[in-house]
Amino acid sequence: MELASKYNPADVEGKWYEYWTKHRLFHSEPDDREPYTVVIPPPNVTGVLHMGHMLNNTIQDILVRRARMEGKNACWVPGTDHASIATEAKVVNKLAAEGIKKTDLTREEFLKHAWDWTHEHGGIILQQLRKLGASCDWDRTAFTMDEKRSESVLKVFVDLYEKGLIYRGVRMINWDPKAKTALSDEEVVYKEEHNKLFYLRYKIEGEDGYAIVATTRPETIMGDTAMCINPNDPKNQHLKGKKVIVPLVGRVIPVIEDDYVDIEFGTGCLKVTPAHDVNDYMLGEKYNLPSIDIFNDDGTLSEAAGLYVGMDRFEVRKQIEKDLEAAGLLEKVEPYVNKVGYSERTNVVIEPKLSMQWFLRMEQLARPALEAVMKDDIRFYPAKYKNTYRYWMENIKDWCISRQLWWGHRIPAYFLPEGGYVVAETPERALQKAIEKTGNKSLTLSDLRQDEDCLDTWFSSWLWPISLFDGINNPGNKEMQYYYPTSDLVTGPDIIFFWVARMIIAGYEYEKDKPFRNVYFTGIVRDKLGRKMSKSLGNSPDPLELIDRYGADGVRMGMMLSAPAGNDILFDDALCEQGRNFNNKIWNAFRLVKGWEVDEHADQPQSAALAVKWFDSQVKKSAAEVADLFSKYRLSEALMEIYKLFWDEFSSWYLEMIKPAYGEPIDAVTYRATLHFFDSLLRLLHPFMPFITEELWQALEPRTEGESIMTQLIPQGGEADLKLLKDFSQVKEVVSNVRAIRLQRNIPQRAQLTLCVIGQNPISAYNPVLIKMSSLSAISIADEKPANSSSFLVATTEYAVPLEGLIDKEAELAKLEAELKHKEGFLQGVLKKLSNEKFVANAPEQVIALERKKQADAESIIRSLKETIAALKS
RNA sequence: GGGCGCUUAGCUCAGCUGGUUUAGAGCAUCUGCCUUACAAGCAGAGGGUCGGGGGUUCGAAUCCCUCAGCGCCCACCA
Repeated sequence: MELASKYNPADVEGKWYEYWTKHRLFHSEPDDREPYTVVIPPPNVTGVLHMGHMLNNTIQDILVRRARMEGKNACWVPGTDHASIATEAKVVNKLAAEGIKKTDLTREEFLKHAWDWTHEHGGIILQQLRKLGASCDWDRTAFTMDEKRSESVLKVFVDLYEKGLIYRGVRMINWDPKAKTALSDEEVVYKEEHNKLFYLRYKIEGEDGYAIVATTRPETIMGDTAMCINPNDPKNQHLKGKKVIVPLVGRVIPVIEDDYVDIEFGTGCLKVTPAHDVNDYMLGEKYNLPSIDIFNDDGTLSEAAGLYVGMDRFEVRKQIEKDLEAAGLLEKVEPYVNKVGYSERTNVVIEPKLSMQWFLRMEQLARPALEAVMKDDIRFYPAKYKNTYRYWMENIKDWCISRQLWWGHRIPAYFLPEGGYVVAETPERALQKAIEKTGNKSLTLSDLRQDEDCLDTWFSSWLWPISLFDGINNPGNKEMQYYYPTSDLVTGPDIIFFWVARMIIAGYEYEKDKPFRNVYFTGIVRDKLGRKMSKSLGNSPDPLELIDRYGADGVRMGMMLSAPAGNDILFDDALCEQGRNFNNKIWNAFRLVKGWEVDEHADQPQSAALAVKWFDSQVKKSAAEVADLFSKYRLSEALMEIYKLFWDEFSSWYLEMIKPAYGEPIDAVTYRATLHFFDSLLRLLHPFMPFITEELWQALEPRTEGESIMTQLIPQGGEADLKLLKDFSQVKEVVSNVRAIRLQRNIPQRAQLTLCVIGQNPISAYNPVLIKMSSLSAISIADEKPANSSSFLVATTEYAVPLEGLIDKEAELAKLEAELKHKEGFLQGVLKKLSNEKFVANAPEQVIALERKKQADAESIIRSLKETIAALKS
């Protein structure tokens, strides 16, 4: 077989992905195996793959492939999210570039553009996931706005409405003046900013003096309807019962008293603008103050403001500062640091606004969901996110679910001509309800006016684990019974509230059961300097380019090398290089093994027989270790375990032990054992590196069409012979020492050396291996060290290599002295412990026995070292 | 303002229900090798006293306190 000395992923990855899909190996149907289910966190339908997706989906694929190889019926359901506000913003921008304004279009026209855009760009990301090797069941690909998912959403809305959990009302909400929609609290991100604190003069009515008010938002004074002081504030007692005049505006407003006001802040006087501040709203409600909404939906000043009408809020802030100054109503301006809320999507400053919206009552719904996580019915990895989750759930607020957008699920509420509304899944059903409600049988569909708003994106994705199996429309169906609850959810902690918590809530409300058993939180992918990846920094590699360069397997390995759950990963191309190098290592080991000529009649050399026995145990031990690590979701460590098993144990030791001399054939027994080991190693590795493992597994032995490594069983591990493993680690140590001596003395590999064991040889059974691995001519046993030899210690046994003239006394002495010094120091520590009466009295017997053994061993070694040194010096 | 987490070799991380021969891994570094599987490699070596200080204990990287630095989450102080 002619194989290049370097592995070329480009030649094989596409081929095998096609093979897997052609044979529908990712497809799952309920059967009598144990199910293993993962639902993908649906990426935005028009998004493109970034490093975060790479990490997240690599982890999912590893878990899914592993489960499949554990004999489970693995089902990974892919799909995309319509991403209401994000997609709508993209479409608006695209139209703007063509000179079309959203406001010039009807809802239907706009949606046509949006769907066109979705069909054009939608699903690109799912194609990209294939490059990564993602073993999703593509037959099940879903979209949060496809028919089934849409039906589910409407059905749930109606249901929650009928349960009295959804209500419509005027509340203070977060308004995004760019997207012109309400947002949920979670969609607001607060950023610290350096701003100004303005001290404004409010003239006291009927007096000469002023009351000074400190505010960061002077542009809202047109909405002031009161001033508030703390009744216990000594410095503002004189303002009690007075009225003050709003600067520039001239409106007379009362001074009210409430201990909400912080005496220490500013002057202790607070301007109250009920329409534009959450706290002021609360005061307004409490004291029955008028509320003046001075802003238009786009953040410009409205007619109601009276002044600056039509100007943008930030322009007004600048202008009003000048005008106040000119009017002598600005006492002073101080620099001030505060937090300002921004829209997560459009990155504009949020305007608190009183608005009619739809809300979902959360408190009652949250209860079982909180409990499930607290008692580990759902497990979080890492567990620290339980705290975060608990705090949010315990303080949960009603969820504003309506959005003033067109791209999304339109709220199924229908207003009646005579006022009021009905809520129903379909217009027809709504008409029925309307007639029932009003008794007016002459009502027709055209009399009903459906609510213009649509639902928050997350109001569809919170149903994802259920709606993917059509559990809302078709409760208790076969697939739900089989696949639900799903097994693992892999996602970022940034959407723990947006998505994870709400899915859990929906799960308990609609299925009376958790949506998933485990949640694996990934970290953020950063660059190697720890900075977030961003377009402006240009530090975000293109995943597809990385795959071109290193192969999907190489990139997957690079990502996984350092990614414990919850930890950010500092991504560096060098990691992918390591992955690529590993591919190459595997490839070349394969070339070696498959390059041998097999002699069916040759006897198995003793060293090979021992090696096979040892490596068999080694694989069992490692496989068990890997299984254990997987059970703890310690995937990086599992990968490292396999990496070392393949590179160090298999390639560097095992293969070298059994390798026949150049041109010689290998005996059949060893050869078959080796193929079997190779097979095990490929299977262990397959979840991490699906492509190369398939390529080599297929070439390892004849396979039939449709067979694949991905449906083989993972090596389960088992009882390893620990004594054997321990002995071998000593063998390896002896070999290393002999090699080191060769290196130090510049003794060629081929020069024959003898190894002399002083006293008993605890590993004599493995002499054939020892001889082969260190190119020794013989091993002898002696009571005394031969003269002119270099010696070393392994465990408590001393070994010597006679060097006849090659000995460098100085170097040898130095080495021995260093060894002696170290041992003496060590012994001192041990003696110190043992001479401590309290230690002997308190420590457990085992610990004391161990210390005694340490002492005895050290003493004997020291004695021997001293003798050697003396002999060398004489 | 609350809460959580982190600080162990040059880098990225294990170890932390206290005691397994005076701290482990991978990468990087250094030395010697192009030895017919692999220079994207082989063989070997060096490198930390576990952020600082204090305490508990026979014994602490591991438990407690404290200081410093870093990160994240939550929160209506204008």
